[in-house]
Amino acid sequence: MQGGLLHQALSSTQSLHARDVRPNPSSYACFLQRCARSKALLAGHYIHARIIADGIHHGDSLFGKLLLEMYGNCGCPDDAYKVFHHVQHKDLQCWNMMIAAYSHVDHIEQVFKLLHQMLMQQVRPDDGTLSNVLVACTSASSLTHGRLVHTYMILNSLLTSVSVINALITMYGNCGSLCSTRKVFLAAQHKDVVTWTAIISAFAKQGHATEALDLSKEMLSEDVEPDRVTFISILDACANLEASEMGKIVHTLITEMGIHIDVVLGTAVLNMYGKCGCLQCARLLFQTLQRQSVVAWNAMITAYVQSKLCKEALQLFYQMLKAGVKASKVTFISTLNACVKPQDLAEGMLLHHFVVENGICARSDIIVGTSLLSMYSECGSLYDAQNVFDSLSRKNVVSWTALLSAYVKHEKYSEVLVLFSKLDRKGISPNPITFLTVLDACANAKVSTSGDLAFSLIIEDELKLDSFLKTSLVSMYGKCGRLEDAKHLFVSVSPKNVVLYTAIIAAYAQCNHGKEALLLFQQMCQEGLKPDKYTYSGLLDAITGPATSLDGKIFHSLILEIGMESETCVGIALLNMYRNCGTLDDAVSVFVGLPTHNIVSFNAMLAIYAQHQEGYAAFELFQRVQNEGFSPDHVTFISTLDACAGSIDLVQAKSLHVNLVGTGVIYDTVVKTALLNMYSKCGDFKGANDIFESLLERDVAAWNAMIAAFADHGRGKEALELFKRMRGEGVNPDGVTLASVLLACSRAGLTKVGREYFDSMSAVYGVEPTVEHYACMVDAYGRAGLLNEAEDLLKKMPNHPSPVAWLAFLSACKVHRDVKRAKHAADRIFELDPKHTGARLMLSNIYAVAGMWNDATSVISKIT
DNA sequence: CTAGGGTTAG
Repeated sequence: MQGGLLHQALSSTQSLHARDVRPNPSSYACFLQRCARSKALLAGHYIHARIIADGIHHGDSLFGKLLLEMYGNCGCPDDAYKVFHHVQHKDLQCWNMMIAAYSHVDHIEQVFKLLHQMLMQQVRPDDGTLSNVLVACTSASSLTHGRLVHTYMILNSLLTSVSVINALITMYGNCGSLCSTRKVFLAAQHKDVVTWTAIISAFAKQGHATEALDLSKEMLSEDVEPDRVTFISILDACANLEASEMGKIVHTLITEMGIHIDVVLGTAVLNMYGKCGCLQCARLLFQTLQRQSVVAWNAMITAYVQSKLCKEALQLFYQMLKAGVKASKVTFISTLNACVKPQDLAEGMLLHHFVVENGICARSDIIVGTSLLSMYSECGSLYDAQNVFDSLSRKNVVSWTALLSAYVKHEKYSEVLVLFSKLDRKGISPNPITFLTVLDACANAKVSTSGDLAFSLIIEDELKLDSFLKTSLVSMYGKCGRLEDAKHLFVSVSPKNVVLYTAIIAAYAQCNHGKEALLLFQQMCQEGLKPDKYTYSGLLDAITGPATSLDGKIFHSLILEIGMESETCVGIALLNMYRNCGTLDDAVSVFVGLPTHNIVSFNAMLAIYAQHQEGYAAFELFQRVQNEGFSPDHVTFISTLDACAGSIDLVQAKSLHVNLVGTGVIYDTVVKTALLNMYSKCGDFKGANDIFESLLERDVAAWNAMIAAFADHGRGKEALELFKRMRGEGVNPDGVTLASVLLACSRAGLTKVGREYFDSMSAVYGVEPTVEHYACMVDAYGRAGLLNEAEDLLKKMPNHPSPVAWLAFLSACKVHRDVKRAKHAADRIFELDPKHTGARLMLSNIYAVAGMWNDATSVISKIT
């Protein structure tokens, strides 16, 4: 366009000159108007130069205005000002044009300077002036400047024309003062379609879509006919409310009224369908557009992302490029949202590359930069997210909140709290979303003191403590075990919604107040609120321990009845419930019934396999996790390694190790300890020892695992040496350590040494002996054939001796063929657990070996 | 010269 116009200007003036004819000023004027309309700056500059060359003074009022208009339209207010400066007789129109030139771009200070100048020169502003000034306030989002103009208008009784009032309504709407918008609207004597559209748009844009729709209805009842632009705003409100029914009605109405659906209106309809989740309708509309603008493509990409069809969204992006449409900033922002998993990282990086290639500077464009930050975080690279943040030349509360959110996602809660404490120094005021993010971190880190701090800041900043924030606080206090505080906040919210109830129910459940949780669940239902998948999942946490396993079954059937079992989060909660109280079969049936899995559901099942020592099943499930493209995390590895310890062969064990290498998870001490334990239990002592020696930091669990490994491999003396090394490094042993030490003594035949450790446990190490320690000692005596000592020890056991300790003794009796003691030991076990099958089998075996067949048969026959 | 409009970051 621009090149064409320039060429035309050049050739026509040149041909005139060739014939030595001076171009007629009216042809210059005509060209200038065309340049202004087409925003052809280059051609405009050329005409300007010719005008000067032809000796026409650009202070001439005709050319002055034409040049002003041209430069203003082309977005060059400074060039316009040079012309304005030379205009000799500045009339009102000149002033208005100059102000308009500055009001289109962000030059609010210049606009007010001009306004001041014209007032000084006794030029009275008219409606046009005021409209222009208000447009400047709107585009600068400056409520202060806007209010100033409003005051001036009131003082000078200038609130007369509809157009100025409309500009005022728009200004207040755009600057976020809905209250003032409403006041001006209500005071307006005459309202036209623009007035109504301005206020509907203001409410829709500021997140008050319900009021926007109410206003739309009021407008219709007052017999004001909506036009294309009005419908765009109404559709915006429908989109925000996800009111698809209303949206469809509006769409039909538009068609019935015979309003032409152009690209802009069409995109608004498309967007409404996209936001309402009607992807098919959106797609259909997209195809019927005469021209697919970049905005329409962007809306379409967003629609796919919101429907979680990320792959399709990316495909659309490439289709768009193929169709020859140039991607805009918004295109990249929308498409980056489609990268949400670690597998999308490469795609996200490619998009980052395109952003740079398209000349968009992510460092200075805070919105694009923040989108990139979130993309990297979602795709699992906290490192890149932090790098993008560091590179931003300007940071605002949104970019800071995005960073905090990235650290929350990566479970680095203490870092979140440190970053949050820096906000104040950086001059950033947290907003409600910042607080929601920080409270999430406090809850997960169980640091309620930081939550208290956030709470006090919310109050201090006079932020509205709305039900969202209160719900988040309830949840945080619940997770931190401060039930009273959670309850206090819960009570203060009215009316209560499902999310709030879910939070308090989960709080009670997590604090082991299952009964209260159930009562609140009941109360919620009585209030007519419908529990959702999260409510059920939180409630299931309340069902723990064998004592309540009945409730668990009842709840499971209730969940099946309402068809909630196919929700992944409910399934996970059911799995966790059966992990506490249930059989392997119960768990497997829940797991198999889940249509979609995530890494957490896999982890839950793996933990159950570990609990039931189903190593091979766990190994297979782990392979499925990998084959289906999920990224195992540290929990996945810990459960798998625990489950597989002792049940898989060494080749399989090594394959798990190989999978670990190259994931960041390998640096986790807990994971390495599980790996060590697996190697040991799978018979590879050297493998276990290598892992242990490779550890940079060793916690008590790591020491325990290695001591147990020595003991298990019959290297009792070395186990004891390692124990001494552990003590030498200042690590305090716990009950598990001492059990392993006793086991090592037992295996090495060091009964006396074992007894010394046993006797000094409480005094030297501060660990009270438990059943397990007694059982170890009984086992040690039993192996050494010291049945008297073993029996003495059992009699000294505090509280009631448990079947475990007696079973160790029974086993020793078997080895030493002591039928009398065996019968006594078995009787003790049957007193504690009459159905103890293991003890019956062992006793029967002892009788059989002694040739006491009748007794053997009689003991076995009692097995039920 | 002058009032209302489609996509977009936590």
